[in-house]
Amino acid sequence: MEVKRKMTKSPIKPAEMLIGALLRVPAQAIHRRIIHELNEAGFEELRVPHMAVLQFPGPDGARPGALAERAGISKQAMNQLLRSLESLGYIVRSDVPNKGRARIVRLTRRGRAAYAKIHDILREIEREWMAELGPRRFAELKEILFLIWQSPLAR
Amino acid sequence: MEVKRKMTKSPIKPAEMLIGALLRVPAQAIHRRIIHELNEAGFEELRVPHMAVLQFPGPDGARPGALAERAGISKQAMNQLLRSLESLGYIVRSDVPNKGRARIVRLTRRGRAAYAKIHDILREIEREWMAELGPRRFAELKEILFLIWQSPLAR
DNA sequence: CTGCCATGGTAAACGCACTTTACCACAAGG
DNA sequence: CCTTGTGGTAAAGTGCGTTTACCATGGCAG
Repeated sequence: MEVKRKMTKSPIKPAEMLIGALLRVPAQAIHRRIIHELNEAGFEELRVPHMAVLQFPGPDGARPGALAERAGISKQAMNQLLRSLESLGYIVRSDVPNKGRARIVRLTRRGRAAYAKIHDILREIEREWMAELGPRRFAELKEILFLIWQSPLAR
Repeated sequence: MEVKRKMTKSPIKPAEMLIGALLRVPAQAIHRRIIHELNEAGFEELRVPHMAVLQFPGPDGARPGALAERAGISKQAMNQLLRSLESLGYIVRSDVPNKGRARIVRLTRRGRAAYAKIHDILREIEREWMAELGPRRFAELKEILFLIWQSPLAR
């Protein structure tokens, strides 16, 4: 069944809103939109789990284990994702000489195209938000979020 | 395997950061923390998927179908969650007389306790963020996020 | 009244993706 | 050597969401 999404249009007061919902809802909206537009732009094979790899700052040059760590999943799960993305032609995994079994992930041309597309989508979203909020408030938002990002609170 | 999480401490410049990552990372951090502290506070059975039900504004008084819709999952998936939560003693589903097959979800005492605990955790998180950012910037953050929430951009 | 359909809910089967458990390869250090 | 740490892989098991299908009630057209 295709899931329809409709939000409750209930009269919610600002005072009731906690930071959890305030962050979660727009973050999810962005996530869904990225996947949707990515699929429409010709990257149809990319599914939700793949996003764990393509997330900022991207997998290029990284080790599988490191990618697993920052995505918060096991190395094995990451490995499955990487195998999938490799068979789809988005990445390659190459050996690193004189480094034991170490491997390194590289984006292919197609992989770079997909990653660039995500960037484009986000830029467009930023444009829309800026139009909604005004440049000043939007800049403030990013600034404050960046402070949180840097702090240990985001861990 | 227990998944360890460690963030890259790479020197990232604010200019590179797009709103996607800026929102996602703290939102995920909050989500993980809620589940973790909920489990520690004696609600050990609650798992990630259950959060789709306990999410703001909570399930009390709502129909299963409506809950499914706002969680973005199918009615069947929501039903499984509700059955699980019912068998764990967090909710009950009662019939609504003269309303067809309609059912209504009610939090039990334990369910209300869990929901209140989530509220407490979020309040504590807000306290910490306010200490980090200062009351003024924190209020600004919530205000701006609330504007986005109200706009169609969050859909 | 009665047959049809819209609405809301449920059940079973399937499939994907993650974890668990286990193992392999190489390097460094005693 | 043998051990330990690091990095990666493989296979089995499982949890959870979708797909497919069906059931129950109420409204409504004829």
